[in-house]
Amino acid sequence: MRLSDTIENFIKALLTDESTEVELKRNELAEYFGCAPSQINYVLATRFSPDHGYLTESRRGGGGYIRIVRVVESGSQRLMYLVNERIGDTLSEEECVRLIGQMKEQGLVSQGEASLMASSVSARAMAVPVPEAIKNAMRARMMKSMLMTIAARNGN
Amino acid sequence: MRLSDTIENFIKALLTDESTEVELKRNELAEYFGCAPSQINYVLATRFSPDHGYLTESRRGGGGYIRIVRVVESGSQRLMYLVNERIGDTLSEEECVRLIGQMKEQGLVSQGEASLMASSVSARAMAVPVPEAIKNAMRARMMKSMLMTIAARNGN
DNA sequence: CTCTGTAGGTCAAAGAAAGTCAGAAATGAC
DNA sequence: GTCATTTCTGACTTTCTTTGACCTACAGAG
Repeated sequence: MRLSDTIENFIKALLTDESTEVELKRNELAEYFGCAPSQINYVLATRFSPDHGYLTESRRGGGGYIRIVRVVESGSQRLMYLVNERIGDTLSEEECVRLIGQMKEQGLVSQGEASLMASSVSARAMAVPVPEAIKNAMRARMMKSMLMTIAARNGN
Repeated sequence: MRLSDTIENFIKALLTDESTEVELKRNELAEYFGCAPSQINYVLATRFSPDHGYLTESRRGGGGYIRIVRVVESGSQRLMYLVNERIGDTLSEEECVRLIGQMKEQGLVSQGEASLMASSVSARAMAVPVPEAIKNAMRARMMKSMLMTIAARNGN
């Protein structure tokens, strides 16, 4: 079996039904599996990305760590669908507004969350000298990022 | 746990609901934690800055001291300050995270809103080929826009 | 007023730990 | 066997923490 798969399984074993969250030391893990530390980053990038339903955060320096959070899908299937299928690489402000409205109607997000999302992707918020196409690419990414966060919270 | 975190917690434990202010001796603290006195300055700089909602003053020489004051402001005061004074034309991701964390601690925003805001201004969400300076300009606008939305919701 | 001891401030350098990225190596499809 | 994709490594980078040497300010004694 591939090392990457072994490490993937190891981490997933730590994420049981009860604990949706683990904290690891990159160097310790690498030491344990006898590989380069950067191998851990590879595993995180290819198997624990948001698209796979995970969020990661980390800290450098003394006492540094890597934290991996599993997004529980049960209550968030619809959101995951939006993230993975519906939202592509680009989204206009109008599409964002429409999408947000739909999600609110379906009770996927609260009123407060809806207005926050809308204000973050609004033309006013993004009024900097950058082509609209780039802004729309950014809107798509921002929406995905925010929905992942909401899905993660709902799953807790 | 990191020494810095230990010292941070120690100081925060002294700042209860009742006392918004503590006075410490730098050398005594350093002695107590068995570290270099300048470590205390590091903790103050990285965890008790104005962005974190604290003010510090000190005095050298015989009978010297360090005083730490937790700033107490009303929610709307804080929001207005952030929008009109603190957030200028540009804001890095780190600054955003710090300010958001502070707002959450002060109960200005819920946990959900805080993570939503953080994810919208995250590097991941904004990963498009645009100079960092422009992204930071956008972050400032986005933060202001979202804070205004929150202020409106809070009835202000 | 000056001297001296006390106590905090600054800054650069060392140490600790994670991130990045290009390229080598292995694997799989044809 | 060749080519493309995936996996893996190592050198280099960035970020956060901790320490120590040196600097500055204040108070009290003389």
